[in-house]
Amino acid sequence: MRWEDLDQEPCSLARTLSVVGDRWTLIILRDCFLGVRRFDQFEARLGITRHVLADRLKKLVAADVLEKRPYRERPIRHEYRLTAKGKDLYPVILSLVHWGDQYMAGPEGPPLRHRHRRCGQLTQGVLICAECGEPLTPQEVSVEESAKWRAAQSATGDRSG
Amino acid sequence: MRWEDLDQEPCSLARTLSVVGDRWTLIILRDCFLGVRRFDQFEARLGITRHVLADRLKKLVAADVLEKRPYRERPIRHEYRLTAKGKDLYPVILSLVHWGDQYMAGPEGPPLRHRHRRCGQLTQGVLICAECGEPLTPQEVSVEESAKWRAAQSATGDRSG
DNA sequence: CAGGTGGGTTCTAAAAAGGAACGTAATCAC
DNA sequence: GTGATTACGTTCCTTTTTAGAACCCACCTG
Repeated sequence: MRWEDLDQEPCSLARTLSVVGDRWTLIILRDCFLGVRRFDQFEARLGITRHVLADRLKKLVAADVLEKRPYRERPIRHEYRLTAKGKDLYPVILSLVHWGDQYMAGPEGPPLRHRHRRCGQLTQGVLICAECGEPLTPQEVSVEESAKWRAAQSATGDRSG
Repeated sequence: MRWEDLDQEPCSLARTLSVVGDRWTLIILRDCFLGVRRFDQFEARLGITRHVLADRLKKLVAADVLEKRPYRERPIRHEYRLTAKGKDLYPVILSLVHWGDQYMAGPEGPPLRHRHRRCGQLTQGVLICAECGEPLTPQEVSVEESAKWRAAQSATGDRSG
């Protein structure tokens, strides 16, 4: 399967990965959440080639995850900012960071800590059920094919997930 | 920066992506959570080449995210199962799926729904603060460099995130 | 005018992925 | 007991991506 076909898959995970599923995109977005906005700042922080950076920024703008807005005319200069859609990737990033803190940190522990300003504590994210508030575990979640989907697809033999 | 160097970065996100940060790995893990365990099942469901599948499974086993265990001798056959470390990636996958459900679904809506068996409802995951229980938003979370880290790194000019 | 900055694009070489065929050990169908 | 099938890879070759460095252009500074 080609990269460009991923967003046609009947699977929300595959479609999401068609936007953020490569080595660099999520690291760029991490920096966006840390306040980085300009091409040369990304380049200096990221150890990424300019070529790939320009390509990823273009794709993120096309996907409406970032927006490119001018911050100066003459010469025209742009900055990249998270859209609402982009900001909604925050739980994804925090989940990844949390897992890395647990399993990939060296003996010095994780390099960064997250403080929840609302309550003042150092925090970790926990994923809970929006309905009952209990933590979600794989054992307790079952997956059902949507009825609309079944109807729309009928007998096409689609693999879905 | 090369792929293999990512796990040395002083950033838990980068280190996590050194394990799961490519086009296929998370899709393979999705299938693991759906109960898929054997090479040919992955192959049939995934539209992935055998070459890449074998490589990713090997890397996931090396990273202790999956374990390879025999389910039959003569001829010896193995299956791949999530370890505890692998199961802890569940919030990552669910966050990605949730975002895809919101932003990447077509007019028919998302293909799969998730039912929380504990409470019986169709559910979405919400990321909350482990300390106070409120949802975590990027505006309300600030990032601090760990004191241990600062000490250990002293003045090396590391870019961290 | 020389040099620097911001934001790219173009070039070539290396790495990764796609696609198909091949290998192998056992088992099944006839 | 020959031939096909299953399970699980590996090999070979082609196409796509990435890395790495150089180049370009508009403007600004001195």
